[in-house]
Amino acid sequence: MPGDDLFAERLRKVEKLRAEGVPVYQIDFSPSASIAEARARAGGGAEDAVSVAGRIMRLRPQGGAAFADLEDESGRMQIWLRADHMGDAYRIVGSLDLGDIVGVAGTLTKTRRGEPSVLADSATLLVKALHPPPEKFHGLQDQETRSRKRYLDLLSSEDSRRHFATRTTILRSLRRTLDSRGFLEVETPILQTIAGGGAAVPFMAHWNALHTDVYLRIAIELHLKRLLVGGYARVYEIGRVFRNEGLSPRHNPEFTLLEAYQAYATYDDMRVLTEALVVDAASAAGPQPQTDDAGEPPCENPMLRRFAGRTIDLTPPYAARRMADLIEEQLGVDVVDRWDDMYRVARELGVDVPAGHGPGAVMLEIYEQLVEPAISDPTFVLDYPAEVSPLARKRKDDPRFVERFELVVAGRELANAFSELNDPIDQRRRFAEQAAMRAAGDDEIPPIDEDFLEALEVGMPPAGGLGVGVDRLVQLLTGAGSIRDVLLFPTMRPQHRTAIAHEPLAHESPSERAEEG
RNA sequence: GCCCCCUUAGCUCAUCGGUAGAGCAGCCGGCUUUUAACCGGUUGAGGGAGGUUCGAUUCCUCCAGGGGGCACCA
Repeated sequence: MPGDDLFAERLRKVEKLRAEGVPVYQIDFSPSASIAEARARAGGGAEDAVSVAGRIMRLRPQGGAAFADLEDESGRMQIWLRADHMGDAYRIVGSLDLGDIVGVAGTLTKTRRGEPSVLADSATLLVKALHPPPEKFHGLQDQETRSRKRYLDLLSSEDSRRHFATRTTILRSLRRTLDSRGFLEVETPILQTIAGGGAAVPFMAHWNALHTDVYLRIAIELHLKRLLVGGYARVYEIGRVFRNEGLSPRHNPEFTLLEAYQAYATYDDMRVLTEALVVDAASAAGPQPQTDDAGEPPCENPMLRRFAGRTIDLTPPYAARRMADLIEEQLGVDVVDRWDDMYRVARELGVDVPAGHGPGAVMLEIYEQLVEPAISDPTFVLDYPAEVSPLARKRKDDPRFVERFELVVAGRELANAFSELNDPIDQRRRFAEQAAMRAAGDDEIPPIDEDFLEALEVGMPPAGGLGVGVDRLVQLLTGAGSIRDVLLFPTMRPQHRTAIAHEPLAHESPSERAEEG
């Protein structure tokens, strides 16, 4: 109820204004300048007429005059309202609350203290805010509320707005880098009957008209390869994929994946492309704007980023090392030499591996547990075991391995690429091996996608393929410790589960209901 | 799914086995160059449900949400 008191108070003001014939939700107001423009002109000594609009972030009434700090996306500026200047129109001041959106027409000026201001001739209430904004000095601190009600976070924090705008800057950079290399941006289905292209449990949805279940995609890969079969030489998609997994600071059930495929290229070409994508994005994002948690001073070089307590140097070229070599260097074990003895190797190293794995999967386990976390600066880890890479081309010199790399930064996988497998017979055999694992109970292995195999049978040019975890890249470039800090609306648990569970399922669309209603 | 921690007023924070205190916001009043405006007055609260106790916000159990870790995660 106490929260309702504030709400009720503002509703009361709405009623009062309406009774006086003052519109509370205006639609007509065209500011002549953004607040940043107006502020710059006033600061430069201009005294011409101007009109601005924005949200009231601070309000300092003092009897016959009042000062309001108005904020729009461009910035913040003081409005100076004077009774002796506005006459009757000054009454509006009594109706204004923090959070209201107002339009102000007046004259640019500076106060005695030198503050650039708009001396108001008139002030128009454009939107009455019925809820009070977060605390004007400390802002919104509660992490949960910031995520759930992102609008409050954004409206009370310029840092937050800048932070998410940087995400867009990075996304633009990724597109620019690919576009400039002749890649065609495409869009492929999210609703799929088989969610393939990776190993993950998909989300399920129901298609009423066909009385059939469909899945949300877990990867983009198989459709982009179909497009290579169709004759496009370079395609990419930046889009949302969905994986039915738990939440963590590094995982959100829906996340943004960039996948790019290039005909007549290998994973070596993808390495060059990956490096360009990261370096361009880092340049676009610019130097890190602020000190981080560790209190390190900001650095002017956009290639140096503080992240996860480490300083990361993104200056190319990046190291490129074979996984087997990294293991041998750091652990002193030649896993290629002891291939058939891999379980014993794992045991010797203290790596816990579930039974039933082949040597390749065990080797990957060793790498992921003991080697990967220590990698800090960007490193291309080359040549994964074929066993764990069903869609990649095997190495000619050693078919136990495939031409595949992951780009690892700060101990985390940022990108994944391979020379794509385009032998439909080999692909069918490897899918069959995977299918056996699915039959054995691994529900992360998708069923065999016959349509994709048929496409390969038509003939896919040799190609390199690349996937980039865009959210993780944005985390790296913004220093965000949690993936939730780079998603405007991260996935959250519903707050009132029982209420939702009791809600009857609506099988009709809103428009159908409207027609009936 | 498991473990640890957190949840106090609209917001930001205190306190405590003895009935909760402040700042901002709100309300009333004052104030025509302020800017986290100021001055006086004032309303408002311990996530939910149980339990222990003379008495619980505090201790215990369960539930919900959040944070972190693990598991899961190409």
